[in-house]
Amino acid sequence: MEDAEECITGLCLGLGMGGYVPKKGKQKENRPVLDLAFELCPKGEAINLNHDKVESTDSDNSNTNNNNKGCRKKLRLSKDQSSMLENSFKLHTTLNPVQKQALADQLNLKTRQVEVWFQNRRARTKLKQTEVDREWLKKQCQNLSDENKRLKKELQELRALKVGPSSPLCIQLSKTATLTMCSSCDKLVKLNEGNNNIGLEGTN
DNA sequence: TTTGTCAAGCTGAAAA
DNA sequence: TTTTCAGCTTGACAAA
Repeated sequence: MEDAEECITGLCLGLGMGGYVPKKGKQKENRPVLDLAFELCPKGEAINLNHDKVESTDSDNSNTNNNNKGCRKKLRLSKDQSSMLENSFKLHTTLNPVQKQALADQLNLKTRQVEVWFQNRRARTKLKQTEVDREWLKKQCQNLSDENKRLKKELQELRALKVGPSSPLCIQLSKTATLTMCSSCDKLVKLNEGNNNIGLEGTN
Protein backbone atom coordinates (compact mmCIF):
# COMPACT_ATOMS: atom_id res chain seq x y z
CA MET A 1 0.00 0.00 0.00
CA GLU A 2 2.61 2.50 0.96
CA ASP A 3 4.78 1.57 -1.96
CA ALA A 4 1.86 2.10 -4.25
CA GLU A 5 1.19 5.43 -2.62
CA GLU A 6 4.74 6.57 -3.11
CA CYS A 7 4.57 5.49 -6.68
CA ILE A 8 1.36 7.39 -7.29
CA THR A 9 2.67 10.45 -5.53
CA GLY A 10 5.78 10.32 -7.57
CA LEU A 11 3.73 10.19 -10.71
CA CYS A 12 1.51 13.04 -9.66
CA LEU A 13 4.34 15.26 -8.60
CA GLY A 14 6.80 14.21 -11.20
CA LEU A 15 4.41 14.64 -14.05
CA GLY A 16 3.00 17.84 -12.72
CA MET A 17 -0.43 16.39 -12.27
CA GLY A 18 -1.70 19.25 -10.21
CA GLY A 19 -0.75 20.12 -6.70
CA TYR A 20 1.46 22.83 -5.42
CA VAL A 21 4.75 23.30 -7.15
CA PRO A 22 7.30 23.82 -4.42
CA LYS A 23 9.21 27.03 -4.79
CA LYS A 24 12.41 25.32 -3.93
CA GLY A 25 11.61 22.36 -6.10
CA LYS A 26 11.75 20.03 -3.18
CA GLN A 27 9.20 18.41 -0.98
CA LYS A 28 9.64 18.49 2.74
CA GLU A 29 10.39 14.98 3.85
CA ASN A 30 8.43 14.86 7.06
CA ARG A 31 5.28 15.96 5.31
CA PRO A 32 3.30 12.94 4.19
CA VAL A 33 1.56 13.45 0.92
CA LEU A 34 -2.11 12.62 0.89
CA ASP A 35 -2.85 12.94 -2.72
CA LEU A 36 -2.30 9.28 -2.64
CA ALA A 37 -5.70 8.57 -1.28
CA PHE A 38 -6.69 7.50 -4.75
CA GLU A 39 -5.40 4.92 -7.07
CA LEU A 40 -4.60 5.75 -10.60
CA CYS A 41 -8.04 5.66 -12.02
CA PRO A 42 -8.92 3.45 -14.94
CA LYS A 43 -11.56 5.65 -16.47
CA GLY A 44 -13.39 8.49 -14.83
CA GLU A 45 -13.40 6.67 -11.56
CA ALA A 46 -11.29 7.11 -8.53
CA ILE A 47 -11.06 4.84 -5.59
CA ASN A 48 -10.52 6.29 -2.20
CA LEU A 49 -8.12 3.85 -0.70
CA ASN A 50 -8.95 5.08 2.73
CA HIS A 51 -12.65 4.77 2.53
CA ASP A 52 -15.15 4.05 -0.09
CA LYS A 53 -15.56 4.30 -3.78
CA VAL A 54 -15.82 7.77 -5.16
CA GLU A 55 -18.51 8.45 -7.67
CA SER A 56 -17.37 8.99 -11.17
CA THR A 57 -18.48 12.02 -13.09
CA ASP A 58 -19.31 12.00 -16.73
CA SER A 59 -18.16 15.55 -17.08
CA ASP A 60 -14.76 14.63 -15.86
CA ASN A 61 -12.99 14.86 -19.16
CA SER A 62 -9.71 15.74 -17.65
CA ASN A 63 -9.82 12.42 -16.01
CA THR A 64 -9.94 10.46 -19.15
CA ASN A 65 -7.39 12.73 -20.70
CA ASN A 66 -5.06 12.03 -17.88
CA ASN A 67 -5.56 8.36 -17.79
CA ASN A 68 -2.22 7.50 -19.15
CA LYS A 69 -0.37 9.91 -16.97
CA GLY A 70 -2.14 9.11 -13.73
CA CYS A 71 -4.67 11.47 -12.26
CA ARG A 72 -5.46 13.39 -9.17
CA LYS A 73 -9.03 13.05 -8.08
CA LYS A 74 -10.35 15.30 -5.41
CA LEU A 75 -11.17 13.53 -2.23
CA ARG A 76 -14.67 14.21 -1.04
CA LEU A 77 -15.38 13.21 2.49
CA SER A 78 -18.59 11.29 2.92
CA LYS A 79 -21.52 12.86 4.74
CA ASP A 80 -20.91 10.67 7.73
CA GLN A 81 -17.26 11.60 7.86
CA SER A 82 -18.03 15.29 7.54
CA SER A 83 -20.71 15.28 10.19
CA MET A 84 -18.55 13.34 12.61
CA LEU A 85 -15.70 15.76 12.05
CA GLU A 86 -18.09 18.65 12.56
CA ASN A 87 -19.38 17.19 15.79
CA SER A 88 -15.87 16.67 16.99
CA PHE A 89 -14.97 20.23 16.03
CA LYS A 90 -17.85 21.51 18.11
CA LEU A 91 -16.39 19.77 21.12
CA HIS A 92 -12.82 20.93 20.57
CA THR A 93 -11.36 22.96 17.75
CA THR A 94 -7.93 21.40 18.14
CA LEU A 95 -7.03 17.79 18.71
CA ASN A 96 -4.26 16.19 20.65
CA PRO A 97 -2.46 13.29 18.96
CA VAL A 98 -4.53 10.69 20.77
CA GLN A 99 -7.82 12.29 19.81
CA LYS A 100 -6.59 12.70 16.28
CA GLN A 101 -5.64 9.06 15.97
CA ALA A 102 -8.90 7.91 17.50
CA LEU A 103 -10.93 10.03 15.15
CA ALA A 104 -8.90 8.92 12.17
CA ASP A 105 -9.43 5.27 13.10
CA GLN A 106 -13.10 5.86 13.61
CA LEU A 107 -13.50 7.55 10.25
CA ASN A 108 -11.12 5.29 8.42
CA LEU A 109 -9.00 8.25 7.46
CA LYS A 110 -5.37 9.05 8.00
CA THR A 111 -4.39 11.19 10.94
CA ARG A 112 -2.94 13.68 8.51
CA GLN A 113 -6.31 13.97 6.79
CA VAL A 114 -8.02 14.62 10.09
CA GLU A 115 -5.34 17.17 10.92
CA VAL A 116 -5.76 18.92 7.59
CA TRP A 117 -9.52 18.95 7.97
CA PHE A 118 -9.25 20.64 11.35
CA GLN A 119 -6.75 23.16 10.04
CA ASN A 120 -9.00 24.07 7.15
CA ARG A 121 -12.03 24.13 9.43
CA ARG A 122 -10.33 26.56 11.79
CA ALA A 123 -9.40 28.74 8.86
CA ARG A 124 -12.99 28.76 7.66
CA THR A 125 -14.24 29.62 11.12
CA LYS A 126 -11.79 32.46 11.40
CA LEU A 127 -12.75 33.77 7.99
CA LYS A 128 -16.41 33.73 8.94
CA GLN A 129 -15.72 35.43 12.24
CA THR A 130 -13.64 38.09 10.51
CA GLU A 131 -16.55 38.77 8.21
CA VAL A 132 -18.94 39.04 11.17
CA ASP A 133 -16.54 41.38 12.97
CA ARG A 134 -16.16 43.50 9.88
CA GLU A 135 -19.94 43.88 9.58
CA TRP A 136 -20.23 44.74 13.26
CA LEU A 137 -17.51 47.37 13.05
CA LYS A 138 -19.10 48.80 9.94
CA LYS A 139 -22.37 49.15 11.81
CA GLN A 140 -20.67 50.71 14.81
CA CYS A 141 -18.85 53.13 12.57
CA GLN A 142 -22.11 54.13 10.93
CA ASN A 143 -23.77 54.62 14.31
CA LEU A 144 -20.92 56.79 15.53
CA SER A 145 -20.98 58.77 12.36
CA ASP A 146 -24.70 59.38 12.73
CA GLU A 147 -24.27 60.35 16.35
CA ASN A 148 -21.46 62.71 15.43
CA LYS A 149 -23.62 64.34 12.80
CA ARG A 150 -26.47 64.71 15.24
CA LEU A 151 -24.27 66.27 17.90
CA LYS A 152 -22.70 68.68 15.43
CA LYS A 153 -26.11 69.77 14.34
CA GLU A 154 -27.20 70.23 17.93
CA LEU A 155 -24.11 72.27 18.66
CA GLN A 156 -24.78 74.47 15.70
CA GLU A 157 -28.28 75.10 16.91
CA LEU A 158 -27.03 75.92 20.37
CA ARG A 159 -24.46 78.35 19.03
CA ALA A 160 -27.10 80.04 16.99
CA LEU A 161 -28.85 81.00 20.16
CA LYS A 162 -27.64 84.03 22.03
CA VAL A 163 -26.03 82.79 25.22
CA GLY A 164 -26.64 84.60 28.50
CA PRO A 165 -28.53 84.45 31.76
CA SER A 166 -31.64 85.61 30.04
CA SER A 167 -31.33 83.44 26.97
CA PRO A 168 -33.47 80.34 26.41
CA LEU A 169 -30.34 78.28 26.81
CA CYS A 170 -30.05 79.22 30.41
CA ILE A 171 -31.70 76.24 32.13
CA GLN A 172 -32.92 76.40 35.66
CA LEU A 173 -31.66 73.23 37.40
CA SER A 174 -32.77 74.04 40.90
CA LYS A 175 -33.48 76.98 43.05
CA THR A 176 -29.79 77.52 43.57
CA ALA A 177 -28.18 76.29 40.34
CA THR A 178 -28.50 77.17 36.71
CA LEU A 179 -27.09 75.46 33.64
CA THR A 180 -25.78 77.78 30.99
CA MET A 181 -23.27 77.82 28.17
CA CYS A 182 -20.08 79.78 28.54
CA SER A 183 -19.87 82.16 25.62
CA SER A 184 -16.08 82.21 25.59
CA CYS A 185 -15.23 78.53 25.79
CA ASP A 186 -18.43 76.89 24.51
CA LYS A 187 -18.69 74.71 27.58
CA LEU A 188 -21.77 73.92 29.54
CA VAL A 189 -21.44 75.54 32.89
CA LYS A 190 -23.42 75.03 36.05
CA LEU A 191 -23.92 78.31 37.84
CA ASN A 192 -24.34 77.88 41.58
CA GLU A 193 -25.58 80.43 44.00
CA GLY A 194 -22.63 82.61 44.95
CA ASN A 195 -21.08 82.21 41.47
CA ASN A 196 -19.26 78.90 42.08
CA ASN A 197 -19.09 77.89 38.47
CA ILE A 198 -18.64 74.24 37.67
CA GLY A 199 -17.74 73.28 34.11
CA LEU A 200 -19.67 70.21 33.05
CA GLU A 201 -18.36 69.08 29.75
CA GLY A 202 -16.85 70.39 26.58
CA THR A 203 -19.15 70.63 23.67
CA ASN A 204 -16.66 70.82 20.86
C1' DT B 1 -17.05 29.85 -19.07
C1' DT B 2 -16.94 31.66 -14.61
C1' DT B 3 -17.19 31.29 -9.80
C1' DG B 4 -17.27 29.15 -5.30
C1' DT B 5 -15.91 25.39 -2.32
C1' DC B 6 -12.76 22.30 -0.33
C1' DA B 7 -8.91 18.92 0.35
C1' DA B 8 -4.29 19.23 0.40
C1' DG B 9 0.12 21.28 -0.92
C1' DC B 10 4.02 24.63 0.86
C1' DT B 11 6.30 28.18 3.92
C1' DG B 12 7.46 30.44 8.08
C1' DA B 13 6.87 31.18 12.96
C1' DA B 14 6.29 29.61 17.59
C1' DA B 15 6.56 26.27 21.19
C1' DA B 16 8.36 22.11 23.33
C1' DT C 1 15.34 19.59 15.95
C1' DT C 2 10.67 18.37 15.62
C1' DT C 3 5.93 19.34 15.80
C1' DT C 4 2.02 22.12 15.19
C1' DC C 5 -0.28 25.88 13.57
C1' DA C 6 -1.74 29.90 10.57
C1' DG C 7 -1.71 31.71 6.23
C1' DC C 8 -1.55 31.39 1.51
C1' DT C 9 -1.97 28.75 -2.76
C1' DT C 10 -3.28 25.11 -6.03
C1' DG C 11 -6.17 22.12 -8.56
C1' DA C 12 -10.44 19.25 -8.89
C1' DC C 13 -15.05 19.54 -9.00
C1' DA C 14 -19.87 21.30 -9.00
C1' DA C 15 -23.15 24.75 -9.81
C1' DA C 16 -24.61 28.90 -11.95
